[in-house]
Amino acid sequence: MDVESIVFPHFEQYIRLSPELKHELANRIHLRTFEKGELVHNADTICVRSYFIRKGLLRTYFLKDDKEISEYFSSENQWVNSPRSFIKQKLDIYYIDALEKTEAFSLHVQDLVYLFDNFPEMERYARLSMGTNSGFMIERIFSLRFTTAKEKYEHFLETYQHIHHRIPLGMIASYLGISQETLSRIRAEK
Amino acid sequence: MDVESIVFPHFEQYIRLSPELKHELANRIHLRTFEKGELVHNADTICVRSYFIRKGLLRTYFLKDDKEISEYFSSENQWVNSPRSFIKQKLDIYYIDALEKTEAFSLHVQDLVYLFDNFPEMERYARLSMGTNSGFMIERIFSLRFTTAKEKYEHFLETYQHIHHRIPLGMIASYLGISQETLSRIRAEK
DNA sequence: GTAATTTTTTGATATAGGTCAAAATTTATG
DNA sequence: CATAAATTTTGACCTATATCAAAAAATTAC
Repeated sequence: MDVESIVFPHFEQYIRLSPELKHELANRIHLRTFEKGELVHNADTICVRSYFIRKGLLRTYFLKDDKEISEYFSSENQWVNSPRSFIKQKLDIYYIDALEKTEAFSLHVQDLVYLFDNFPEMERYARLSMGTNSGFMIERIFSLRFTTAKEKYEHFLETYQHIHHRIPLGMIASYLGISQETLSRIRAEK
Repeated sequence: MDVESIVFPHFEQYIRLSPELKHELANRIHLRTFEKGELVHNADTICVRSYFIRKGLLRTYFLKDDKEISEYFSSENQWVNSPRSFIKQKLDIYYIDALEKTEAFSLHVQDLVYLFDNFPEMERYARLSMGTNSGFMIERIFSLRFTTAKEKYEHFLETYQHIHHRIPLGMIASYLGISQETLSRIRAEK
């Protein structure tokens, strides 16, 4: 299985992986497949696994007035989980489902805790990669506060350069916090 | 100086502080005072210090069409810096100024790097405290996407429970991404 | 491959909140 | 304290985008 060729390079963007750590990672990460439409995580449960996507597309969403609101989308070479649920091991509002058939490497929270406890460089990895993530959130906050619906959509196209065409319009609209009618009109005018 | 009674308890919310680490922290953290209106960080420079506020109120803002837009406010027992500038050691858009006379403990980025390199528990501290922070950003993103101006203001009042009355209206409006006229009307109607 | 379902588009209308301008109030300064 | 400067409030008006409804198009299922 290609933990070595897919997951290791991701870590190595942030830290050096010792042979021991590689060994532990390889033993603890397991490939899993989700069919299109399958639920990867249910908000009824505490999130105990984090998935690193090898191929496919996942959506993190929540329910608001019985409607599905997309929180964000994740694709190849990204970790996905229900953040506050996974970190705090408590319930949270997010569901995750597969917009495409998806293959992902799965890491259990207990294994991650073991790795944090025994490999300080994993703490560093987490700190640094969270920094990358915070950067995205800062940008998103900016985009939500000060831009028109059209600019929000353009920002989305940039942020999701590689995958925007794989995501249905309605889901993009809820991600941006605009109505799908407005988004449809924005698209039409180009 | 009361690094011991102010800063240590903050760290101890997340990690145990060894005597050695306490010693290093105490040696590297220095108290500094800013007068009301004083610039704590200038966007023209790379941010090399992080400040832990002992007393006072700081504002992080940026310029947009020559207007000051408040990004967030920070008060007692919080770290403040220009996040992306401090972490990546490159220029970013944020200025920080003092809305009140402020006393803050200052930690240089080089000292922090030393601490990260020699005390793995500091990496853990950073990881965990960033998690807390991400939680706030997730909430803010929700609030910006799906709520009316009034609800945004109410969310602000919750988030800044202790300090909202110390922040001028115009700065709150730009923080929320609404016009100050609208905010003034919202306040009037209560 | 046709029917059923879901998603997207188009049209008409309503409204929250923006902008501009000026008055009122508060805060800062000599 | 008095005057200047900054901030907040109020009013009039306008526009971007929401909502509701229905048609069109695309996708899914039998």
